[in-house]
Amino acid sequence: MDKKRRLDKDTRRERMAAMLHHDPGKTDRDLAEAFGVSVATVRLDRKMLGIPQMRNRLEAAVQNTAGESLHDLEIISLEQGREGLALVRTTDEMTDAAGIVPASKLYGMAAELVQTMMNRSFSPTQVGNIKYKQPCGSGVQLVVKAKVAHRHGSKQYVYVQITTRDTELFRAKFIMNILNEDEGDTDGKNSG
Amino acid sequence: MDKKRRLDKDTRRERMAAMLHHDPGKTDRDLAEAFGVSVATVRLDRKMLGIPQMRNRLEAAVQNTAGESLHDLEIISLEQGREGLALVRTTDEMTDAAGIVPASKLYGMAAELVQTMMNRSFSPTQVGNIKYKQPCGSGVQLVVKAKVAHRHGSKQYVYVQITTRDTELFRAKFIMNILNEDEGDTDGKNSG
DNA sequence: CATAAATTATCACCTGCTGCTAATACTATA
DNA sequence: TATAGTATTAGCAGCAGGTGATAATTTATG
Repeated sequence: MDKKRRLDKDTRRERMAAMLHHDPGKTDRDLAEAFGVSVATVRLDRKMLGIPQMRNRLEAAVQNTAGESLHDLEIISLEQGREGLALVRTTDEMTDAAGIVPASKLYGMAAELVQTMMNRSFSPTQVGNIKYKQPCGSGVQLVVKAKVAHRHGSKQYVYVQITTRDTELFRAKFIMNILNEDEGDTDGKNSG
Repeated sequence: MDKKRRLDKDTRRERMAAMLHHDPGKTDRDLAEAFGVSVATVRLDRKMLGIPQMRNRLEAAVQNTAGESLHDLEIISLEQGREGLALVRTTDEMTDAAGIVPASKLYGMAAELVQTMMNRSFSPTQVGNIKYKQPCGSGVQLVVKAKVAHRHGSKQYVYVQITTRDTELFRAKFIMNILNEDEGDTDGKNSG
């Protein structure tokens, strides 16, 4: 499969950038072989593209991924304990092997917004009725909306919705116990 | 703040391992300075600890994080379309800043097992009644059990449960549409 | 053909590391 | 005190991946 049969310069650079983007651990030699050019050319290409050397790429990659928040929500508005709105742009890193963002990522985004909104790092949370309607790829601008719908006893119902510009992709209902900052609930009233 | 005032060998190595674990991008020189010893010593320490050189560490780190399946399920038994059992050991990489495994990770594990079991990469899935009862840290052996409970109309109900040795941590109900691609004989009749 | 653009080939040098060897510490103990 | 025994340190040759620069070669294109 020699799909890289002497591409023109710009195409090659595009692909090189893409390739390095999703696999930063490639040496110049690897690239040279992959594109059927010399390492010198690869170096020039990298220079032109402003792509740093492997070590730095790896470091950066590690920063991004191991740096906790895989999905960085851009909080647009936030009313503590009431509602919140955030944006995320899906990236290649978020997608699975099939190129789609797995439900757990969307769940994570939703949970993150809810956490931020509720100002609580973890509480035994129950979630109801998640719907992941459509697969979502990378490069999609997502809108994450969360809203506390109502309280019921010691529970708080939060609705989260993730949409693209015009389609609803994901929806979840979080049911959180109300814990007063220091003290939790001693009465575990969990109905099945 | 020189908190590393000549620790004894073993303590130093422990800390070194820990330090490198959560920040693989440190050179021997960095470490030498951090611990107030010579690079030679650091090298010996690394060798004794079986910790490879920085480049490899970074590559490994990138693999683990960007490498798709963050949680590698060890499938123990699997009956296609009926039930499955898998093990996972939680690691530091899975935990968030607070040191606990976020719900989305558990969700991901559950979903992964279900997908494997149902032999389907994505289908618009609905999930009901997730419960994340107890926070879970790293180094915990988890058991993930999935079971198709029943079908109803064009829907299939799958229950997933994640437990430690003796406690249930997480539970979810997946409701999947039945799309028949590779299965043989279930079409018109869906009574069950 | 002549010129410009793209590609390639070298060369010296840098960083982080390995492998090896030899020299110093620092104990602890007979 | 002397003597092991264990850390620790120093020093060197050599490797892989990369930088920077310069020169030579190929490949279009007017």
